[in-house]
Amino acid sequence: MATGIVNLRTLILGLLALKPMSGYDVKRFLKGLSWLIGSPSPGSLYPILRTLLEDGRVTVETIPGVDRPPRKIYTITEAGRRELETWLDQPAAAQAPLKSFVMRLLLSDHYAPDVLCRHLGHRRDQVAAKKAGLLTMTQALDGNQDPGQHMALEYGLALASAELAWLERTLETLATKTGGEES
Amino acid sequence: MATGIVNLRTLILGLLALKPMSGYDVKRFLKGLSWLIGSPSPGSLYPILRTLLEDGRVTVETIPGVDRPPRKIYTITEAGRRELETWLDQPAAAQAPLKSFVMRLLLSDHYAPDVLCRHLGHRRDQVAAKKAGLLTMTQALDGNQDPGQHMALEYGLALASAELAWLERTLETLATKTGGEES
DNA sequence: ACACTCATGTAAGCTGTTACATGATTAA
DNA sequence: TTAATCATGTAACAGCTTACATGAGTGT
Repeated sequence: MATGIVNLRTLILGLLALKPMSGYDVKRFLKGLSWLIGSPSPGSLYPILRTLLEDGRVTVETIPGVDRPPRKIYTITEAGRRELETWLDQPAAAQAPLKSFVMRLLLSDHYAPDVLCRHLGHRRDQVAAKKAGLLTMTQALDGNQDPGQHMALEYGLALASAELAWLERTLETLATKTGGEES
Repeated sequence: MATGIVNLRTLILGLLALKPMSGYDVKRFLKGLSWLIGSPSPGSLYPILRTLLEDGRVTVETIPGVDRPPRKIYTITEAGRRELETWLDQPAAAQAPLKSFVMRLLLSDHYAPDVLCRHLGHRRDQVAAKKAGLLTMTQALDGNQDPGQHMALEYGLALASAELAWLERTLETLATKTGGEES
């Protein structure tokens, strides 16, 4: 079955949905966001662009550069947008890497705002579950064992709490902005 | 050159340094910590145990179980401890996954406390750099662009700030506990 | 002369996963 | 009898990286 078509492919497709770009442009864009999601190596980037083209998700236009190498500008197609929306419609898997959620943050505001809200809500539930799990673990090993484990759990808890707080804050501001008052 | 021998192998070796275990024990232990680092599939776990054995990092003792399958208990060797310490001595790479740092938290308190401090300090520097980078990015795109990017950056900033705060808090408590007062 | 940015790509390999295979014991 | 836990393992493949290859222009 395979998670199949997942990560880099979708990310690249998503960036091409923002605006048409060359492979090099994609590389630079992601390099700028490398603190958030890390940029792919050319060894994965270019092959992915080729498969996207073969699958009809993008079209190419080669622009012969004056005084510089020719650039191949990729533009997303209707089929490409459908693939992207299919991916955006399904919530991120529970153990999916952080990157997977950040990608949804980056891309989902181009579609209906409720898509973004759903992702935020889903993530909130996941992080809440994670926090609860970590709390259980902490109590389970209580005073009994090695400090390394304890410290690791505390660390995880601190991060989960902060993330949860941000998610709830953001959801609230979104609710007041779009929904207005409903009481 | 390759990062080579890195992740799962070292993690498993590290757990065997805590106490001798069977492959199944390792699996269960990591399943318990799955909220923090995620547990490996058997398809990677068992082959790694075999290579650790072939490399002389562990020894095996097969215990024929009464009424249950025989268990193969792996015990770390001196060579194994050396490999582990070599890994613990080098700081985590800047773009290394969170897991890599959590592993150091889990394992480093078995060695001198200054090893733990070095790792915490190093991580603090990395996260501080990340936070600074994200701030720069935020200012760079200022009022100009799409809200998705802005939101993703805010999210990254919130997480980085929380992590930095935890690291500094923890370093302080460690300093007062071990070093005492130095003024 | 040397190195760096622009711009594309390929080949080989590492790491890890999914899915399968085996087999015995215990609980519903 | 059906499933789950205990316990070990293999085969095939997905996904990504490192390192290389090419080639022009630009800066020091």
